Amino acid sequence: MGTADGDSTAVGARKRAARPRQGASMADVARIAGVSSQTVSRVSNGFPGVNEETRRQVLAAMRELGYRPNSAARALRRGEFRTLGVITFSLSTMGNIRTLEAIATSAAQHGYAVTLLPVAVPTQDEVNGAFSRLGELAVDAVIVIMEIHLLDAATVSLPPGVQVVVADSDAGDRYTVVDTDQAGGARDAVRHLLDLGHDTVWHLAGPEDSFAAQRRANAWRSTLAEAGAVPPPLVRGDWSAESGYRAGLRLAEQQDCTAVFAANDQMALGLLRALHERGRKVPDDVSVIGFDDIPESASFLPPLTTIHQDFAEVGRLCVEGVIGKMRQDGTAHGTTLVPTRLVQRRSTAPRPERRGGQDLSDSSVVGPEGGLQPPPVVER
Amino acid sequence: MGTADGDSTAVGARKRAARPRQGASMADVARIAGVSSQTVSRVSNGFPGVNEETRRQVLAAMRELGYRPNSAARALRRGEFRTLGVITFSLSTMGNIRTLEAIATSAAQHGYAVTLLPVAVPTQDEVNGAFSRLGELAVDAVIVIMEIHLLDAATVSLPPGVQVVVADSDAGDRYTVVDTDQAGGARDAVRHLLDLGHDTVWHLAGPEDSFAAQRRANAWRSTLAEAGAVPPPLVRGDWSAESGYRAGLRLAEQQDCTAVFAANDQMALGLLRALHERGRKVPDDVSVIGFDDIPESASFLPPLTTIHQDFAEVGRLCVEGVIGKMRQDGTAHGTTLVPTRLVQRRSTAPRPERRGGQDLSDSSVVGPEGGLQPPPVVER
DNA sequence: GCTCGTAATGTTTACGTAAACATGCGCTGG
DNA sequence: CCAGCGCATGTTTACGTAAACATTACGAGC
Repeated sequence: MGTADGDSTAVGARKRAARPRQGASMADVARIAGVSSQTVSRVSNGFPGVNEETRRQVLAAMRELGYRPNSAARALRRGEFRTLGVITFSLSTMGNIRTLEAIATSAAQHGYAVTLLPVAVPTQDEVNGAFSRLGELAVDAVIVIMEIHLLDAATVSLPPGVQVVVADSDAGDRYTVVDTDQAGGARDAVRHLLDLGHDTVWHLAGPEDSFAAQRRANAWRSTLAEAGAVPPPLVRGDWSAESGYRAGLRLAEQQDCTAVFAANDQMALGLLRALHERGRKVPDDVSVIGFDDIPESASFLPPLTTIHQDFAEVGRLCVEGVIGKMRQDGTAHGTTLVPTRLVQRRSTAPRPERRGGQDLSDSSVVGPEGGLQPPPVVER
Repeated sequence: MGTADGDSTAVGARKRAARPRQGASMADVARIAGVSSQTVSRVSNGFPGVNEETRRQVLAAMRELGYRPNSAARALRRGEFRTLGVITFSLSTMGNIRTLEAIATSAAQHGYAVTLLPVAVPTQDEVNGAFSRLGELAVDAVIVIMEIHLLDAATVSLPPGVQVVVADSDAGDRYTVVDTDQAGGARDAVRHLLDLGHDTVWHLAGPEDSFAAQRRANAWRSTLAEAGAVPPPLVRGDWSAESGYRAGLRLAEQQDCTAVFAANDQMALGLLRALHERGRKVPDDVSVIGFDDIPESASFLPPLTTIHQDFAEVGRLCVEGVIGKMRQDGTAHGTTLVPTRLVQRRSTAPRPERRGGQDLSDSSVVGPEGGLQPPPVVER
């Protein structure tokens, strides 16, 4: 009879499968240890006022039963989840990933878990969807890693009490923002090339709708202007190595182009390939500098001089910022900039004309020493 | 008197800051809508048995109050969190990241959130730590993206009822595993080079303690053996482009080395640089094939022929596997292999001797058509 | 006209935890 | 010698939700 009724058995099985996870509760531990559940709670949370002997008994009972605090009950009681939500576009760019990783690590150190909210495609609908899902999600605060303009137009309001910090973006008066010092990095890149004697610097920019790309391009233009150099027409890419390659084919035709600042390392990679294919030697004929310092860039042909971004620091500051805001109902919005640093490898060299007509392959001239204000990292 | 006591005021403020997140509860909605909270619950969960008119009123009240279900209470009541935990080493490899992304996307589609559990360094202590933190975490199931041997030695037992699926690893009899068909991919890579006429194929392997590296190396060896080729000494790297470069400097000395299978694209990148620096032309003198098909590999010098891994599929299968196991108390362990595919670009070519002494740069010979069983993707 | 079934809604209860408050006990000081 | 204090521990309660059970109301069938 016990197994006769197929239907009810199936229901029973489903029930059993759905609910065996709840192992022991505080009450169970309390019973074994011969104390009240409140004492178990005190031990569990490391509160004072528990006799050492009692504490040992409770801990023993916990071990025996394999007790794990139920985080749902805990969250319900405390009113907080100890969880941070991270909204990000598909983890396509290295920068986002490294930032995310730093966020996760830093959050763990602060006793917070991290919940991922991927946005498949960067459309307004998707972003709105992510924000409304957020409402039901067990998160105390949110870190957004994305270009802000989509966020601005988001029609869904955040749940009350949920703090937000935005990484890698702009608009510091509306949200708290942590970002790499895009402008500073771009300025250093352009100055580095100018200091090497190049008359001007071409720019292979990122896509128009990216704030980061915009700010790098603006800094490029203004640094050239400050130096009295004539800005060449801007060349547009889309961050991908492939787009860098296509742009590079065009740049290779420009005989007066001796120095290029690529807005990221991937595009620089494609650029290097195009220049190589067209017989323009790097750095002898053309100097190339990138941005990001992805791990592979040290192995490009030639190893890429680039602007290093400290994504780990960005992530860390995001977490500390958002936790800080939670602690003291922070409402002040502002922007924190994380400095970059120039990593000098072998894709940049003095302007060709200066080095005379002979093909002097004196390698010491490759690493120029003079003219740089902040001491750059050479190789690594 | 109300504001006289500074201390109590401070406490009050802290309380207010710590607990305003709980907006409206079901009871609040119920009061506004003039129904019981149970009816609100029914509407909230889309259950039947609610009059259409009543439902509209409740929904209106929800909107008015900005009601959001409290996921902690919900989880406590239901006994499940609708959350998946993902344990992974620092997101250093592209494969892990892409897998993670696919997991997050797929989980969202199934109504699950994803919580990240980063393990800073791959030591036993760290892994144990992650697993014990897991116990307190609000997760129903876990996906582990890591080499399993550390998992094997993990002393911390998983909370009961928490299902596990392992990605990118081995040991299918102990856990449910989803992995790329490492062996198949490696076999295709080696066969591709043999079919091009190379006498044998060198292998630039990943680190010894990686199962993926082991399996690729084993498949390399056995494929050579099947073909009656003599396996050259194995060259060891550590996945990084830098290690590929160092290995490449050594390989460049081997005049009989005409074909190299690198265990990942990063090492292939370093290898290309070393060969270039030592004047060994790719693919004219040496053919190089990679593994992974990272986005940049199409822009290497030359564009890299490689084995494409479908990380998205791996992630998707992980999620579906783990959810399936939860649904029907699955205990059967097994391994699901995701097939790879050969992406033919320009870093592989027929063996030099076959092409005669003259430096014939006929490009049509670069893309060999014959001899491959599975139709490879050419370029992309 | 009464019972019965069904649809719509309400009431009670329990999930596991932890704050708030209550109890008991031993010791100190006047 | 006992008021009073402080420590260790116990009891009550509430967090928001949803299952289980209870209660209406109304119409069909006899």
